[in-house]
Amino acid sequence: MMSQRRKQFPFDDFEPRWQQHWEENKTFSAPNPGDKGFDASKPKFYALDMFPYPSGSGLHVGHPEGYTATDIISRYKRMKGYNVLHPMGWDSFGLPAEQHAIKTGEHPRINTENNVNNFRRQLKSLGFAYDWDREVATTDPEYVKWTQWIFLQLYHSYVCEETGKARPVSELEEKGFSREVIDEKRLAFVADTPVNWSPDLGTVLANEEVEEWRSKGHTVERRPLRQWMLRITAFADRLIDDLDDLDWPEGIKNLQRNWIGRSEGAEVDFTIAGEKVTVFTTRPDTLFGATYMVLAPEHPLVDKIATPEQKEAVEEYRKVCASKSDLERTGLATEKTGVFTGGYAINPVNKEEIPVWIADYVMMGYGTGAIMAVPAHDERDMEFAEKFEIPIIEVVQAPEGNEDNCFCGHGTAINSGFLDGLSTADAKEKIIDWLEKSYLGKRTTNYKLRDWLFSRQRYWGEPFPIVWKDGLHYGIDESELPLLAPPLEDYKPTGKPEAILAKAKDWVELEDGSIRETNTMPQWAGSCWYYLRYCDARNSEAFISPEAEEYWLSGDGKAGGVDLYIGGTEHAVLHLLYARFWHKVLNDLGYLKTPEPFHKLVNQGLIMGEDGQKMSKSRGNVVNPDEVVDLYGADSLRLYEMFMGPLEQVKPWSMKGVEGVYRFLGRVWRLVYEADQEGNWKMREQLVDAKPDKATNKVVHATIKKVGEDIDSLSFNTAISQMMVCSNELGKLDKLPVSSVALLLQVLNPFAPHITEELYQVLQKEFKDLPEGDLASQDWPAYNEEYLIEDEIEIVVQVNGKVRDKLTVSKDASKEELEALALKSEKAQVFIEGNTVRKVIVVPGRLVNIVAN
RNA sequence: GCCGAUGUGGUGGAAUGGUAGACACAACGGACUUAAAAUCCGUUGGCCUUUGGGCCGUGCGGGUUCAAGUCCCGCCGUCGGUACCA
Repeated sequence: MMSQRRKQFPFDDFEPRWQQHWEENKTFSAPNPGDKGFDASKPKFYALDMFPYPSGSGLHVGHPEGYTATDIISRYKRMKGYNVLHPMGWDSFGLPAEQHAIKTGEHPRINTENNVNNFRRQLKSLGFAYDWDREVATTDPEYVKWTQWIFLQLYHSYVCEETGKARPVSELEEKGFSREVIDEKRLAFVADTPVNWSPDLGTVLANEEVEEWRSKGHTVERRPLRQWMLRITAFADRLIDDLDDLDWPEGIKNLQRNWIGRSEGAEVDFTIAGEKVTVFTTRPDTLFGATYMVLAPEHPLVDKIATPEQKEAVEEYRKVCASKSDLERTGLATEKTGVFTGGYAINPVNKEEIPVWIADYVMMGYGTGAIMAVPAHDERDMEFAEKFEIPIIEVVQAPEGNEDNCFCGHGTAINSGFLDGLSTADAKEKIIDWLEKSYLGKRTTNYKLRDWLFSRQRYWGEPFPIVWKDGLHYGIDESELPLLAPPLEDYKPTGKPEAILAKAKDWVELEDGSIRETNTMPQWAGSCWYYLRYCDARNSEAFISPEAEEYWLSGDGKAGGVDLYIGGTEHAVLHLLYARFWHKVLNDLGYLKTPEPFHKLVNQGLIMGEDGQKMSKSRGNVVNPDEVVDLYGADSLRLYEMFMGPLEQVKPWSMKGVEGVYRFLGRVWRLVYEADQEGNWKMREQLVDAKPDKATNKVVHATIKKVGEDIDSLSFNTAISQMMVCSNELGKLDKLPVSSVALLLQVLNPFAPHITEELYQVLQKEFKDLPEGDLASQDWPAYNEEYLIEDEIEIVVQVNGKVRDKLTVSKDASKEELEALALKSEKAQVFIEGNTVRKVIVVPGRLVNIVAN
C-alpha cells in the first residue's frame, strides 16, 4: 500500500546516490599513522560494533540499532575534529555454514561468502560511515594466519608465579625445566578432562556454551576426552580486579564476577581412617559446628571409606547419580538425597568423630569435592541434616533481631572453644592462623571459572597450528601460517568424538612421520581479537603494527583503547571474557600497551516484535530491515531505531512509529522543497538569505546545544525530539532563513545522513554564501549562548507547593522583586487569605513558593 | 533464593529535588479535495464544574523536604541473568 503512495521525498533516488558518493570518495576512510592524509594533531576515537555472524537470514532490525548508535557518534566525533576509527567485519566461522556444507557437499567458504555479501549489501544500504577498507572476516586466510599466530603465542607462554604475568616458555627452557614440566605450564595445553560432548553437534563445548546449545534442543553429555585448553584461570584475579577500571554496565561486571566466582576461605584437613580428606569452606569459623561430612559421589576416596555394610547402598547411590543429567542433579526443587558411607572423619579442631556421607549436592568439580557440613549455618546442610536426623550445633550467635532458624550471616562465635566471643571476621582469621600453624589447613581462594576448553571437532574453524610426533606436540613454524583445512569430499560428522579433519589423511599425515592436530578452534578465537586487526587490517607483517596500536588503542589514561563498544548482552561472559583474557596475554608479552580492550561498553536493548514478544520466525513477528528501507528509506529506519526509546532499554517495534519519523523527515524535506502542480519538487519561496530573528535563533541554537549533549550521553531519542521541535518551529515561518535550515541539517546529519546531504547540496546551489563541501566534512556547529537567554521568563507562583499562578518577569528580576510580585498575585492571594505567610522560597528563574497556614 | 534492570496517559516515551506527561503514535474534530490518500490546523490523564476554575493523579505503604516521578525505609509486580559453588 505504502509503495503505491507517493513518497514524501525521493529517498530511493538520493540514498543510493549518496552511498555511492561516500564509497567513491572514501569519505569515511581513516588513515593510519604514516599513511597519506593522516593528521597526527587530531585526537582519535575508536567506536566499535560487535561484528555480526553473517547468517543466511540476513540482517534483522536488532543489528542496525547498535550500529546506528555508533554511526551517529562516529559522524559526530568526526565533525568535532577526531580521527574516527569505525570499522565493520564478519564473525564468519560457525556451525550453520558447516551444516549447509554437510547438506550440499559444498565448501562452507562459498556459503559464508554469499552471506557476507548479503550482509555487506544490507549494511551499505543503511549508509553507515564505516571505513570499508578495514573490513575483515575471521575466515579470511590472512586473518586465520594471525589467529593461529596468537594461538602460538599462548602455546609458547606460561604464567610466571611471582608476577602473575604471561612469559615465553623459552625462559623455562633456559632454566633447564623438563619438557614435561613445561608442557604442564603452557597457556595452551592438552588435558584429559571430563568435557561437554554433544553427539548431535559432533563437537565438545566450552562450559560457557553448554546452556545455549541445550536450550536449542541439543544434547550435551559429560565424558572424558583429551582436549586443548587455555589457562584462563591463571588470569582469574586480574579479570575480576581490572573490571573496576572499566566504564561498563554494573550488571555485566557482576555477571563476569559471578562467572569467575572467586570465594575466599580455607582448606581444612580431616582424617578418615588414616586417610587425609581436605574440604573447602568459606566459613572456617564454623568448624566447631561441623556435625557431618559430605563427599561428592564421584570422590575417589569413597571406595576406601565405605564400610562393608554400607558398600551396596553406596554403589547403588553412585549409579543413580551417574545416570542423572546435570540438569536433574542441579535442578531447582530437588530434595536432598544421600547415603551414609559408614565411615567417620575426625574434626581437626576438637577431634570429634563425624559421620561421612555422600550426596549429590556436593560437586566433584568445585573446591575439593568434599565439604564439612554445618547445618546450623548453611541452608543446604540444614535441609540435609533435618531429613537424615543429624545433630545440629549452633556456633554463631546472630546479632539481635536477626535470629533465624538457619542463620547464615555474620555474628559472634559460640560453642567454639578458643573462638568464643569473636566476631565472624576475627574468628575466621584466628582459626585459619591456627590451622596453618598446626599444619591442618591453609587459606585458599576458589574459583568457579574453569580453564577454557578450546578445541572443537568441527571443520569450519581455524586448525590448530600444531603437529604431533612421538606423542609430543609441537607448534609449527610461523612461516607455515596460515594453516588452512583442506576441502573434504564429505563434511558429515563421524558421530564419534573424533575431529572431522581426521578424514583428510593426506593433510594429516606428514612426510616426516608426524601428524597434524585435527581439532579446530572455537568461533570465539576469531572474535577475541578482531578489534585489534581493524587498527591495521592489511598488515601482512604483524597482527598489528606498534604504531597503529599506539595510536588507535592508546588508552590515554583509560584502561582500554576502544573508546566505545556497543553490542548485545548475550556476550556478557563469553566473548567479553575471552577477549579480555587474550588481550591481557598479549599485553604481558609486550605486544599491546593497555591492560584491557574495551573502555566503555554499552548494551543495546533487545527490539521486540510488534506484539511485544521476542522476534522469531515461528511467531511471524520478524521485521526485515530491507522492507523498511524499501518503504521508508534508510534515514527513516535509522532515525526510528534511535527514536524508539533509550538505547539500552528493551522496546517493541512499531511500524506506525516508523511512519512518524518518516513524516518528520518529510517535513524537513518540505522546509526546502515544495511540490508544484505537476508534482515536481521546487525550492520553497519562503527560503531567504536573511538574518534569523530572535525566536528562530533561540530554537536553532537550543537544538545545536541539546543534540550535542544528547549524543554525548547516548540519549538519541531526546535529541531527535528536539530536532522535531526545531523543524516544527521553522516550518511555521513565512520567511525562513536559509542559515537556520542549514544548521538544522548539520545537526541532523549524523542521524539521517542522506536526506540532509541532499538538501544541503540543493541549498548550496541557490545560496552561494553557505559553507562549501558536504555536511560530513564540516565542523559541528557551535551554539551561541546569547541566543539562548530570554529577556522575559515565566516563573511559577506556588502556595504550599501547589501551582497557583504564572508570572512573566524580566530575566534580571531579583529575589526580592520576585517575592514581592508573587505575594501580590491575586490568584495566589485567594489561597493565602486567612493564613499567615510563614516562609517564601524563591528559586530565581523558576518559581516562588509561598508557605502559608 | 541471589544479582541487575524496570514500573509515568489508550501506546512508545520526556522531565539538573522546582509547572508531570516534552516529542511522537493512536483516536477524535476541522480545512483542502468530486472523493480518498497525503498535507495543514485544533482537541486529547481522570473526575467535578457556575467554563472563572477546582480536586485527584507517576505500582503500593510510610518518611525526609517549603517542594518528591526523582532522595530514604518497607512491600508488590514485570523483564533479563544466574543458581545445591560449600
